[in-house]
Amino acid sequence: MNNGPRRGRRTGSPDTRTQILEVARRRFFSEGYQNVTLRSIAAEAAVDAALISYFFGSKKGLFGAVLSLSANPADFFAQALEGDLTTLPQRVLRSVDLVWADPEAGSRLRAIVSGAADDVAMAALVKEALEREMVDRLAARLGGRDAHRRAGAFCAQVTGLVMTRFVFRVEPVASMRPDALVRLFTPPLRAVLLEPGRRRPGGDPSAPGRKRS
Amino acid sequence: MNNGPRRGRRTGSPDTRTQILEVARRRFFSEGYQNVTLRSIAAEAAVDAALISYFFGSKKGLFGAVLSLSANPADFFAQALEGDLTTLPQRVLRSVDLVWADPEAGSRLRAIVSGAADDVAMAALVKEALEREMVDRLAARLGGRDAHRRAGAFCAQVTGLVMTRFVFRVEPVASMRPDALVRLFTPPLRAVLLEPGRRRPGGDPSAPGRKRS
DNA sequence: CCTAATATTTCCCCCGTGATGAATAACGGG
DNA sequence: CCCGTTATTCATCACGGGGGAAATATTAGG
Repeated sequence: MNNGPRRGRRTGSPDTRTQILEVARRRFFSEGYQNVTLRSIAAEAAVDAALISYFFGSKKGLFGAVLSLSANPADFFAQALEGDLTTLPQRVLRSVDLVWADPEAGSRLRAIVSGAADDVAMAALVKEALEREMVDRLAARLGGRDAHRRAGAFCAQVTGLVMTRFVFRVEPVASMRPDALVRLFTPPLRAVLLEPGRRRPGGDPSAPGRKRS
Repeated sequence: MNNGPRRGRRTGSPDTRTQILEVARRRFFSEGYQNVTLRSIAAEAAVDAALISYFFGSKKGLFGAVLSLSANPADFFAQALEGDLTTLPQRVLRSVDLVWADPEAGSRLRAIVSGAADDVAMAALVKEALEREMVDRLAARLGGRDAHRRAGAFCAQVTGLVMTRFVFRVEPVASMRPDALVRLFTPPLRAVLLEPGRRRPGGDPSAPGRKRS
């Protein structure tokens, strides 16, 4: 008789939790949060859908577990912050482009953004991450007058690049080669890093600046 | 007896279609695409939910009808393009900020973006709109070498501002006053409008530019 | 004015989703 | 060996979008 998976605990010690996480990870990153159903994940993991509730509480819980699993891409950003301020925009641009162009990490980030637009809680998560991991760090790295504002503007620019290139895929930015991208976006990024009245970050302070109140 | 709304066509000529549209419009713009249910719209319009299917085919159909109802915000952008190139960034910034800060139009745009993240078709719509209404128009306005690329970068910057300020609400950009916003974002926008090697758009062509192949 | 076609409207049902609670089986410490 | 804990499935629930069929009003054709 078809003695299928009867009710109750399975024999042995199959790490079902991890198994579910792996399936969920791949599906979420390749199809986006909304387009994946718990049932399909459960089916692919050969497990009852209720197990997901049992282990992770909810679909969002599962998504959160998947997210916290993989390495933080903010680390790449933080790494790009170190070094000469003059070439910081180039480093950040290359780093961001690399991360988002990567099929694995890029899919993950797109999944996050897609979830953020849909759900308020996840939008707050994105906001938090952006502020903490990018704006604050950059502001600390910059220092000086208006550091926080300039850091915010810098991150806004990078966000715009990412959204147009990788999420909306607006031409011609979407299909530009990385080199051209860096050339195109370095000037504005540098412009926003400059304190008003200075021509070069950390440059000659005797340059004619605006009157400081 | 409570002779409630019996089955069949109502007497008179109540413009139910328009009535549904009005309710849907308000709900979609105030709560976002995903968070509004057809049933709740139908209830508020005092109508059976199947009527929405009848008139608009699907939820997306209803959303599309709602969108095509109101005026295009790209017109504001196009209007800001006219005038002196030197102060174009300021005009665009003020215009964009005004439109998105408006409770009515802003809600609508947020609803669109939220829908775009959820559905592929709507994402394509956003991409199309951005390319046609912003990049191409700006490129035509700019002219000159690399006009299309610079227009793309410009729009990427504006997109980034919008996403950080109005969608993700990342500080400090989210709560800056409009004046400060314009001051902060004008330099990078101007930087991207400049042809490489020129200091001012439409400026002295004898300035040392790159060799043209 | 009468009747057939058409438009609008409700009712009832389907299916898929996320979530919960009860039942059941294996595990593990005593 | 016994019993609490953990893992697993099953049976549902409430809700969301969608569709078909019947009922009623309006309109067109004579």
